[in-house]
Amino acid sequence: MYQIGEASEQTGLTAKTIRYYEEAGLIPPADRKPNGYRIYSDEDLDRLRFIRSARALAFPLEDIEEILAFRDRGEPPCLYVMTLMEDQIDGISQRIRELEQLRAELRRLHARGQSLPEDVDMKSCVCHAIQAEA
Amino acid sequence: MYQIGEASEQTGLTAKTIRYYEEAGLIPPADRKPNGYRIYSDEDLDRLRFIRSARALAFPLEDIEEILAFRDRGEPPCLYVMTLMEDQIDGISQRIRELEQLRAELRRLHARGQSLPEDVDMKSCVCHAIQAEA
DNA sequence: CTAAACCCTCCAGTAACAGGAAGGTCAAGA
DNA sequence: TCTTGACCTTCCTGTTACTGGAGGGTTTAG
Repeated sequence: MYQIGEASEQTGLTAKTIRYYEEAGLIPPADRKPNGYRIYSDEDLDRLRFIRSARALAFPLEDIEEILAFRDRGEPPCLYVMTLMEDQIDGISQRIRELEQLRAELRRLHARGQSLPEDVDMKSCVCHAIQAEA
Repeated sequence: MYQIGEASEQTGLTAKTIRYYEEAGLIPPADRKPNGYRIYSDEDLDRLRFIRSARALAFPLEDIEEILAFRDRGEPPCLYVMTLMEDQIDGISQRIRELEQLRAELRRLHARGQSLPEDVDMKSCVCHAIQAEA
């Protein structure tokens, strides 16, 4: 059995985060020592490690909660997880495309700004270029 | 002079957002009609349009506030904006790299999940693959 | 006179925590 | 014995850039 500090070390999550997961309902309320300190079993740590891994893959806590609910019901969440992963991949691809467009736009503007003189009258600076993008 | 609804139409920002920008200090407190309704001049709309354009380039409001402060002081913000753009481009590139790594990892896991049978005993499902990534 | 379309302020919620205040607990050392 | 430091606790606030909604005033058309 581990105190929250040890659990933190073992899982790579901060104590704050572990408490937050409890409050958010991702893990059941931890058992307490007589003095009120939370204690965690190896099984608890496994659950926390799973959450950490899924978070590292950018799954929202809501999805992770769903997955864990499958497990808590004794059902294999695999099929569900596979579709979540597909959605996740699609969402990330979409986000990458958006960011690439944004970057291209920014590079274009930056190049334009390079070619303009520093204009004290503010008639032809890159700021106007931004404004003109509307 | 325009009411906030017209300003919204003209700028593509919602009325809510315009009020929020006022509260956040990005635009000065709007003049009011005797009945308390906000009124906006063409100059105000220009400022709002600038904010919208900069937001479309994903500049945080804080940066935009800085840029506008330059303008309000009568200084050309161009050099400052150029460095902000460079930072922005670097940040976006960084984010893209992170997302690409994430996607690659997800694809790897997804492929592994494809090759596993649906396992009622939950001994060999993709969820364990996730857990093993820790 | 009323209904629709405006506008106002204020409050809550979003995602996933982090920071910090104020205080209880426990083991080791002077 | 006392104290110091490292733990732990709860509770509250702040983060980003808004959005939604409650509850209410104003104006215009029919």
